[in-house]
Amino acid sequence: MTSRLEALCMEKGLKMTGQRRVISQVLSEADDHPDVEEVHRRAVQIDPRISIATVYRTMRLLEDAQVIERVDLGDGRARYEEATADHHHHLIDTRTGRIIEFASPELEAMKERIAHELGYKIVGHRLEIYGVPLDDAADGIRDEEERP
Amino acid sequence: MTSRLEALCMEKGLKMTGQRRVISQVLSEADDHPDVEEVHRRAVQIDPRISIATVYRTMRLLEDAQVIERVDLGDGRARYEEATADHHHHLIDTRTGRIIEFASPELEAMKERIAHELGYKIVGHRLEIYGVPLDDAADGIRDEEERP
DNA sequence: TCTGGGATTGCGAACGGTTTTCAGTATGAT
DNA sequence: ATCATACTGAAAACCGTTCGCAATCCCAGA
Ligand SMILES: [Mn+2]
Ligand SMILES: [Mn+2]
Ligand SMILES: [Zn+2]
Ligand SMILES: [Zn+2]
Repeated sequence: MTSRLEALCMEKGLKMTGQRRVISQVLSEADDHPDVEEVHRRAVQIDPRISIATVYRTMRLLEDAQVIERVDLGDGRARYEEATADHHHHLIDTRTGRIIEFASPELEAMKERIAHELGYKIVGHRLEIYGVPLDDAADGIRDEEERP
Repeated sequence: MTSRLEALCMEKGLKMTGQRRVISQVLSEADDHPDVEEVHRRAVQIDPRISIATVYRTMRLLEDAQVIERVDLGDGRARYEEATADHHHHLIDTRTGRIIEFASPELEAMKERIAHELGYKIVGHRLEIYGVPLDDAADGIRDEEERP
């Protein structure tokens, strides 16, 4: 069965190899923000003859083709998600690692306004929020030190 | 002459070695966002017997002591600036690499509100804007592809 | 369907930024 | 000044990522 991303790749005229099909499937089924090793782990379960190097190469290919997007969550590695029409940002729960997605047109507008006032046109931006659940914070649960 | 940061370090009770004094001086005099190699380059000009390893160690020490702050501008390396009372963000000119600092209480408030609505208390956040000068953009100067 | 040749793969080595190990040295409390 | 302790330089290890190369695969064209 051909996955959503596989169809997209074919539209873009990318040569479809077995490895790319599997990686496309993995990414199509993912509803989180896996890093390269995680994608590889999932891919190998479908077809064991996929090397990590190929996953790296394919992620870059798909990113360049705008099929997926790279997400930088502040841990040292690149994470990815399917490219979507609607732009959003991430709130990372520093206690659990849970990632909450959010969008804010007001915030985007404000950012746009700020750049314009400085004499700039925005070509890209990055925003992540790190937080802890309000109730946990109220309970006074000790905050283990984490570099966000 | 004892630099601003050196004084701060002594207040915090850090052992003051010759190397730390020099690095503190370099950072006190910097008005940009140097990476570790740049700090080392400047430090060596004051005292050639400072190793890059010590600069790495000292930057981390000063960061942990909240004397300096790490800035992630999206190029692969850590950049630093003196910790200041007033929080700010960075707009990076993707054509020249120039960095413009800005602050926006409204934006901070909005971010705070968003997190609160999601049930979270903010413990950290990151925001960078990448842009090109408005007039350059109007002139239609070709945008060389850069990964921001 | 068969084929040729350029694209892709797996492997391991290389890379760039950063951390660590370890033996020698400097610091600062006494 | 002494001495335990913390710090340093140099080199090796580390970690995520990219690269070089020979072997293999895909698929447009016959
Ligand atoms: Mn997302
Ligand atoms: Mn700054
Ligand atoms: Zn945005
Ligand atoms: Zn802020």
